Amino acid sequence: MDNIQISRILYETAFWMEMAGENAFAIRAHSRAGTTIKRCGRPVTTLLREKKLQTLPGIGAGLAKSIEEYVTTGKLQQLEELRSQFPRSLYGLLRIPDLGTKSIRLFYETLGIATLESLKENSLNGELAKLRGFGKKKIEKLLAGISFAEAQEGKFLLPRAERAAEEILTFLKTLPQLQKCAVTGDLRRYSVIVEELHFIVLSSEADTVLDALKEKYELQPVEKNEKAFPVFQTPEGIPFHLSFVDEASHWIPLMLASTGCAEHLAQLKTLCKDNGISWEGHVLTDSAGKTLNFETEEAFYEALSQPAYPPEVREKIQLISSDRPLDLVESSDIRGLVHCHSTWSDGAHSVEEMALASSELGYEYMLITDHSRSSVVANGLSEETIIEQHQEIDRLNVKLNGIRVLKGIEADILRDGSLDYGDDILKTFDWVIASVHNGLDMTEKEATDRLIRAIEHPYTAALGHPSGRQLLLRPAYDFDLEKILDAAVANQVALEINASPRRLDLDWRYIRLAAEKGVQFIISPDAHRIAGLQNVRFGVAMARKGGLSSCQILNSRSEKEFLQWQKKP
DNA sequence: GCCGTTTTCGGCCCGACTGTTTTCAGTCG
Repeated sequence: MDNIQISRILYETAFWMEMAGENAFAIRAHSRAGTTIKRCGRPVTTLLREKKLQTLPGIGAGLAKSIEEYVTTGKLQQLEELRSQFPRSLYGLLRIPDLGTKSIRLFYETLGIATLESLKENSLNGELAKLRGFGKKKIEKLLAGISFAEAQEGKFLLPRAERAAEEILTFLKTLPQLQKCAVTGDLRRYSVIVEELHFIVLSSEADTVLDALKEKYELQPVEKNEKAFPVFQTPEGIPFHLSFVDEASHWIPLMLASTGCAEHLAQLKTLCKDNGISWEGHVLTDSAGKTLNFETEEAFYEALSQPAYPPEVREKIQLISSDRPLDLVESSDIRGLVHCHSTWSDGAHSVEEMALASSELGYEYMLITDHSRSSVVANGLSEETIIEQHQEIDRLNVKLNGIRVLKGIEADILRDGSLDYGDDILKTFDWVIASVHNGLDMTEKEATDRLIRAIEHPYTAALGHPSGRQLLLRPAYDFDLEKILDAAVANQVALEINASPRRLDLDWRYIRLAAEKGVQFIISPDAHRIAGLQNVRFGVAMARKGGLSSCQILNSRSEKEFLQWQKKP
């Protein structure tokens, strides 16, 4: 059980306490404890063992007892009791952007609204408009939020899908009837979000394997389409299905087919025809009718005179010929971790802990970019704390071997496009990433002007999470991408490929366009804790989907080259 | 529910922004 799980339980408890009308300060204490634990660098389970839970600010005897109960039993009686008083679906309404607990409670108590459907109905039939504080604009906004939330239903972020797939694979591998299994589909291609998991299995006893799965997992109540095999679902509701082959020679064709995407597959089939290969079902045969048995996908692509397309680039893009070899960035090309937070703002680990972890992962440098002063809730750095942080970094660089810590900042782009420090402060940083964190409700023109002004700022080296989207939570703001890309090239500002799996921003579909215009990139973990450093691999996958090679990624350069690239005045 | 240069209950309580109001409530980061 990790800190994130525990913090979620505290937030949920706070939600139901508010629904139940409990003491506002008690509610606040729970949600603040949630934040404290989320940002705590040490595992709460360790603190609990050492009886040090109450050393955390805002955790007293009561909360410590609750946390202990949850950690040891996996349940929290108080939460169970609260949940039992209400329809569980109320909690899900929080997914609607701009809708908070106060409104949810009001809707429930006055109109009995507990589900997304009912909320939508009451928004449309005028019932909601009768409530004080709900005018035309608010209801319009609410309906847009409902549509967004509806569109996200049944979608999952990559890490969650990965964890689920890992568990299923582990289970499958225990079955003696199974020779081989693998995960394919959207997850293998590193799709930004995953709706279902697809596994392929080599076994001559498909029925036995399916029976074993039926015993362990629930079948999805409504079977999708007319798939040959049933659709199961994981305990957390992720649908998955399996495809079987019983001949080893069918393995690669099945793997290609189930990995997709459909357009890539169609192009492969055309290429097969051109090369005298017939592809029927999962059987590949040459012009003489002899079955072709490819050991690997690479061998298959080679037979088609194509470069070996790794799964993540098999998207709706024209295949290129083999005279232009794929030269895609690899995780091992990344030499520096840029955009990392620390305990100076809202990170869970100290600069030193983050630096040591980066060093252990083999990186040569790390750019610490804590939040700037406008991000009050994220504990953004005041001008005084910047000086202290820089002194600490200087001391660390004397002490640490093998890794260099660079002084950066994730400066807020204010509504008018300016940054929230003056030049006298900005010039003290090695690198400045400028990001939008608030005032997201802009028109396309406002957002574009705002971003361009930030790009034109002499100290901006990179634009952080350019579109502002948070996957499954809120859409990107509207902006004129071409203008932003042109401004980035003209002003020598890099665009970030934010590798946090809840952002993956810039989206890979825009990366291609950006690259054509000559934009340079950074791939950054946006890590708020040591574990977050690992997110870089998602960013690398997105860069690869976008067709980037290492020369387009600034943090694949040496520290010196990375620093020299920017146009500091 | 937590906290205390208030030692035992009373105070705690971000700030900007929006949309609804005409002085405020809700949401967000």
